Amino acid sequence: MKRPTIAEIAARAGVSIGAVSYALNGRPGVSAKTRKLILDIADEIGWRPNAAARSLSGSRAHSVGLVIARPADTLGVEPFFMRFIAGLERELSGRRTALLLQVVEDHRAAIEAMRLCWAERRVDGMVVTDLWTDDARLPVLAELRIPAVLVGRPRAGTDLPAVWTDDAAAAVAAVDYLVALGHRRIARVAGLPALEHTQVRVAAFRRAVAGHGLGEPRVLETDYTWEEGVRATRTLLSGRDRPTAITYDNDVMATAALNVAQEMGIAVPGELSIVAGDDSQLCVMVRPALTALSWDIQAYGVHTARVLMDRIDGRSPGSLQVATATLAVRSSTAAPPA
Amino acid sequence: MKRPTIAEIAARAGVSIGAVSYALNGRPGVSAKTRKLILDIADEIGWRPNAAARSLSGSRAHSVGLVIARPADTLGVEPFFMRFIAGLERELSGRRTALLLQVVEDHRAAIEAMRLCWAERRVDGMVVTDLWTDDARLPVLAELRIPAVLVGRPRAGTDLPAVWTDDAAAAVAAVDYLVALGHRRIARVAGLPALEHTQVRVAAFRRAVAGHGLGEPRVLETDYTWEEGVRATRTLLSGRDRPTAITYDNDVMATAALNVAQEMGIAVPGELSIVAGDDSQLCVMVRPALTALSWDIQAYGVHTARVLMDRIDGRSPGSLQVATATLAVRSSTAAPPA
DNA sequence: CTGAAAGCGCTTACAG
DNA sequence: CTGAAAGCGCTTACAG
Repeated sequence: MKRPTIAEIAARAGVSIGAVSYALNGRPGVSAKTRKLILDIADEIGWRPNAAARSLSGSRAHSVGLVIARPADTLGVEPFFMRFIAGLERELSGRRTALLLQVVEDHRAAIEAMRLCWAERRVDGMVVTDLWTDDARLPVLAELRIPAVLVGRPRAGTDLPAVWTDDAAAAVAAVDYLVALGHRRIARVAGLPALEHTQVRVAAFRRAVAGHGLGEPRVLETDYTWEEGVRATRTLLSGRDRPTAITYDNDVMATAALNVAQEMGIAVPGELSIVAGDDSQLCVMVRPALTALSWDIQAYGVHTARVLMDRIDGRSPGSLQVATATLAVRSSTAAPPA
Repeated sequence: MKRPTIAEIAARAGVSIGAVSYALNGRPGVSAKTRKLILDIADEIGWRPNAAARSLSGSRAHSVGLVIARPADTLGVEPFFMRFIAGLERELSGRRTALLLQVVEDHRAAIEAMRLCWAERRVDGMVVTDLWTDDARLPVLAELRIPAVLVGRPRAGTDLPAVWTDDAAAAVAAVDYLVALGHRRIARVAGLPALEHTQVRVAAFRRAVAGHGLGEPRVLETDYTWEEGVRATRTLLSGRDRPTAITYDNDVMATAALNVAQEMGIAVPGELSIVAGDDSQLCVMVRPALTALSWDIQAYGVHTARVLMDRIDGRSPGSLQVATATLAVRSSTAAPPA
């Protein structure tokens, strides 16, 4: 059983294939009557455009690429991507656009993957996540003139639109809350220093702490893993003048902190307050439940897809800021010990 | 700057485009010398085959589809898919095959998505996960003759190959271990009853318990969520003759159990032993760390992709069994109270 | 408003 | 071993 083609529709309708194409694509050049006839036939025989043929003549692949550059193991409990992807697709599916997903180890492999699927014309554009302060993918995107959207802050040196949230404001809000509770020794366990949003958050954190006249805060950098969360927390809690509150760049490390505190006999939140980075389900799965910066990741995905499609359609969209994360207060934060 | 085509290579090499195609595809019909010349030129100008053109003439999309049918929120902390996808891609990328991912709410939407991307010839085959005992997707796959691989047990009524692990044996191993520790009241919090592997595991669980002469065990069904994990655990722990050990169908619910036990003042593992379903990082993130059935999900993905590609290549591969999960014993299991 | 035709970039029988 | 040509299923100027 051969797949139906527009040639078959044309034959049945007694018109040329050109007319069928026009009718199917809602373009002028066919009478209302002929159009209806053609649409009815297409519907009846269950016709769908062959993606390859459409791409070849229309020069649109009708799919976009997402290359995630992270070691596979790190992707485990990290709930960001699945929700983000769900958001992307919510928007893409309505536009008959497919999502081509690739998971690679590092930026070198990501660049190779991008070059390849672009050269093969498999995608019309790309979603770029986990932006580094100095990101090797950006020059490649520019060189190849690949329509893309940056999942992160707008940046100079590129005209690519960005979809972003005010990480700085969120980091400040967390500090303000802790200070309001009475904390004066607040530390931060940050994520990968190469990532731009890590820098943004750390800078905002430092400014906020300084703004409250609390002196230079301690900031430790990690790779986001459980192991480094444990290590950093132990370091912070082992010194003298140990912090009474620590903010973490993700939920996995905040959870690690909970375990370290328990192992060291430090009460949470009695002796130590903990603020988690994202607000995944993880935060309510542990005891005490974690106070966290909460935001709508799925909506972030929806907006990202929308901006990318605009860019692909040549509408040169500006960058888009989505809602700032707010603090979801649970049981891991309290006033410091007297 | 136009993308280079084989026409350009042909012109440079002074041969026909047919010869170029043969050379590039490693087929006979070109002299070794010409072949090398062509390959060198292709390499020099950075030629890559246009995927659409290749599909249109070769009738291969060079991509496979994965339609995940789960509510987006459930995908959060569940680490299975990301690792599974990483495994799929590890195998696919070497074969220059892309992964087309779709996330939908239910089987109805999944079927629609499958029909569409098959009709559009976007994929050469599909990976089918989360199989139901009575699965509406299967007849559609058969009707459309879509090459596919079942991520689950081989089944009658279809000639599609399956890649599976012995869930029954794993479930039995968990029971055997608990019995060896001295437990005699063992319950189970199972996943979605519609899922085939839920049924398989529950049946094996019942048989194992009966085999040890322990009488009819309690089995509660859930939808895998935290909320139902909480509910089921409360139910089990509230009755008289409460179980001294409970096995869970996933890690999220086992973690929920930890919280319920704490809330009810029941010591784990002193008064209650808990065995988790998969062995994600979650199991070592909580206290006590969870004893769990451990298996290599990424390798599962690799094998799945391999079987699917064989099927697409018309090699009608048989079903493949991967290693059975083994019990990773941690701190949530111990002898029952005396 | 409609038809006939070229073209997208490949693959693949079919002659030479 | 090589070349000329048809064809995959669409889209899109270009005539009528």
